[in-house]
Amino acid sequence: MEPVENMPSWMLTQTAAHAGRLVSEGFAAVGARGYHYRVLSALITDGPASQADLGRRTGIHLSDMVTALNELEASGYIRRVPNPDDRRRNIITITGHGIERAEALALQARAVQEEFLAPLDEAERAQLTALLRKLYDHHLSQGFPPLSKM
Amino acid sequence: MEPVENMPSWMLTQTAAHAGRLVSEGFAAVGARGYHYRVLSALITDGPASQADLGRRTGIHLSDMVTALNELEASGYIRRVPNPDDRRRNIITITGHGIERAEALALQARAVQEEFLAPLDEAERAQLTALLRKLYDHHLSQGFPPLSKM
DNA sequence: CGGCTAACGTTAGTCTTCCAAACGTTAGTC
DNA sequence: GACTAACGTTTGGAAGACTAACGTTAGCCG
Repeated sequence: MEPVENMPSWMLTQTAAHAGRLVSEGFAAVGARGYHYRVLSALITDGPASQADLGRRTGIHLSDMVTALNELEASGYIRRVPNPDDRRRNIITITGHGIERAEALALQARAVQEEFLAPLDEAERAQLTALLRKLYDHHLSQGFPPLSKM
Repeated sequence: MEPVENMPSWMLTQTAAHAGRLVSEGFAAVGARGYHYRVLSALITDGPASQADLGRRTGIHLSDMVTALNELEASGYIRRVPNPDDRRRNIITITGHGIERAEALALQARAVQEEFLAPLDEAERAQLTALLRKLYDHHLSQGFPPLSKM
């Protein structure tokens, strides 16, 4: 039987774990975690949201969202206010400070990607992206939400 | 700035997280964890080894190796005996029962891979594997050990 | 032969990500 | 008013990844 090390999905999870490690290390170096970046990024991309909505957008579990928002709020990266129209909900908004933070983390993520993808030329990168996009869209169509670090 | 969702490494970690989840669920369904499979697989591939050696082969930290071996030994999948030539070390050997277990887990991993790679045809799978192998070999050459679930 | 360093294995612990259950408050429907 | 569901919080666990401390053993060196 073919060894597992030749399987594409083994290769995928190995290389992704490596990329994930590089990103985590970069984030940890500036006192951030993957959840922080995911939340700030979602707020920039899609605007203010309730906690539950943010959880749905990012794939972060609602109980972990509480912790992540507590940390981001404590550092002044987001603002959290009750929704006057529906007091079950908070409205989460990114601050100017938070935008700067997200941009700094995005720069770091890009730097990691450059290091990580160094062995591939532009054509190979485009090829890889197209193949992965095909897999990814398939999974979205099966109902799996966005998840993971970057 | 280009959104993070278009970055190849984002796509990679997303799809890999999905694959990892499928594998973990499959293993959990039969009371196994990723570490169990990695250890059994390494013993089949490379033969008996000390705990430290197994840790080096699999990327599993030596303290987690203790726990994983405790669980595998309790279930009769491996045998652990002191090395008479060097009493600092144990010799870890897979049992017949362990080989069966590893094969069952490998079958499951293959099934997951089939499901996961369904959107790609054979040529695309070969292409994906070649690109990932290029990335993976680069990382090995930089000193990163094997890691992750499968 | 004793001192020293390193390897081995174990234990206890932390951090991050992912996930679940229980609870109180609020909103909407009937 | 009763009921159901949504929201947010709290508490907890599992898995993977990692660290530090400790005791035992082995090898090297003067």
